[in-house]
Amino acid sequence: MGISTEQSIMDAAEAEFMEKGFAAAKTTAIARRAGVTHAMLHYYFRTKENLFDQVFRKKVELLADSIDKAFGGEGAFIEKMRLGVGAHFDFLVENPRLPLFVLREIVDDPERRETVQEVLLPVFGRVVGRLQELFDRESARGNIVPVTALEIVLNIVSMNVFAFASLPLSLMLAGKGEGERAAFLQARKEQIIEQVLARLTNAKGGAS
Amino acid sequence: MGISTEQSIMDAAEAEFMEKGFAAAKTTAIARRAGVTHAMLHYYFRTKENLFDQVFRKKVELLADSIDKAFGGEGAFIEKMRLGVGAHFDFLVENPRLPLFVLREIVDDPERRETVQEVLLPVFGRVVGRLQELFDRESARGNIVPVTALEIVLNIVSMNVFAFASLPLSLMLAGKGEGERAAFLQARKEQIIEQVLARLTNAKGGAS
DNA sequence: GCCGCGATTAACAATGCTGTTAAATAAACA
DNA sequence: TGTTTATTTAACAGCATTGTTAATCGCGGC
Repeated sequence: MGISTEQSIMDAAEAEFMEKGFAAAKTTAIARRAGVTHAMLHYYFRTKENLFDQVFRKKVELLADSIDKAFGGEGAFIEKMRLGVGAHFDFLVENPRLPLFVLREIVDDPERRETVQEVLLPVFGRVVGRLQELFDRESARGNIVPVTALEIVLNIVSMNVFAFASLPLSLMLAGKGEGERAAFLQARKEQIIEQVLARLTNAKGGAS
Repeated sequence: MGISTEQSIMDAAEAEFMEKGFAAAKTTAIARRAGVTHAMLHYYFRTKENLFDQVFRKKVELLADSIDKAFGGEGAFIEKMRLGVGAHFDFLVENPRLPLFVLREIVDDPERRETVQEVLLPVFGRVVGRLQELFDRESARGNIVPVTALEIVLNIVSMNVFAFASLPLSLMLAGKGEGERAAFLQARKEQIIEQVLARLTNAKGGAS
């Protein structure tokens, strides 16, 4: 019974690396957290790098999956966008630090960009491509303003990710306590959806 | 001639802490970078904590200043917003890692929130308050849709900050090389301004 | 029972990191 | 000049961290 040693190390490593990042995480802390001697960590994974790489790839795959699922739904256009933004937001409720974790590590070590290139970019590219088709069709029908899908995706991801990254600060600023965390986030989610839809359905506000 | 030992340690510490964060930064690396023995670091600043606190406060003050200046301008409403978003963006061109640095450190160590509470929040609160008055006035005149200033500021800061945090990834995604970095950023800046103005001048797209 | 083998442990090595200290040097000043 | 004070250096202490290794344990197959 209980999970295997290897798995418990993996779990602990995920938690530790996500909290601290590669450079600040300690293998001793991971071993302690997993409840095993740190020699076991080296027995199963040989090096810190090695262990990290496996965690990193797993997380990049998870991130790619979330993007794929969030914007893969069906339904009428506006409702589809609303659901997509919301689904992405909800994914972040469960994985609040994941995007910044990935961003940080590819800045710290350009070598890790290979993993991103292999796993994340194809999915991202496909999603953006599909959305672009959709936007083109809808704008041809006069339902929305013409936009590039990439900018819209960046807008969505920016606001969603930053909502979690800045949560402690935002709560302070809004004068809310920890207890109002969930409510604040739900309100923020609606704001972000409104902001995204506003850009798509905007009548004036051009650069004229 | 040349700058003082103390100053060169400070400069090196700023660079090192901004790149790595408190936990991953090493005082030995800071000393090496400053071109002094690491004993000097302890002579002038006694502890790593101490040195970090001074750097951190300085950076929080810089951040507060940038917010204050960006949205303190005059002029007609729409133009004022346009300039404000742009000014904030341009500040980030010079200090691309500053916001995430501050966010990270207040997550890692809640004790550092005191500094933020003292320095950043008052400025932030004042700016949001001023903008709220402005929005109320303009929406009463029918020039813009009614909005809360906090949500607009969060939208702006989200997109601006994330533009820099995600730059390596965005460039990969857009298929651009390092050489097109500056051009990509300028284009992104215009997109963000459009996105913000769209929300303010939006006619439809409500939650109905 | 015992053999083989993966899993586990404890101890160790090497290096790195933060911080201290005593002595040497330079600067200020009377 | 001599005296005092600030700065700098080199060496060291103590502990943490990554990684290795040899011995031991436990367990299924024969």
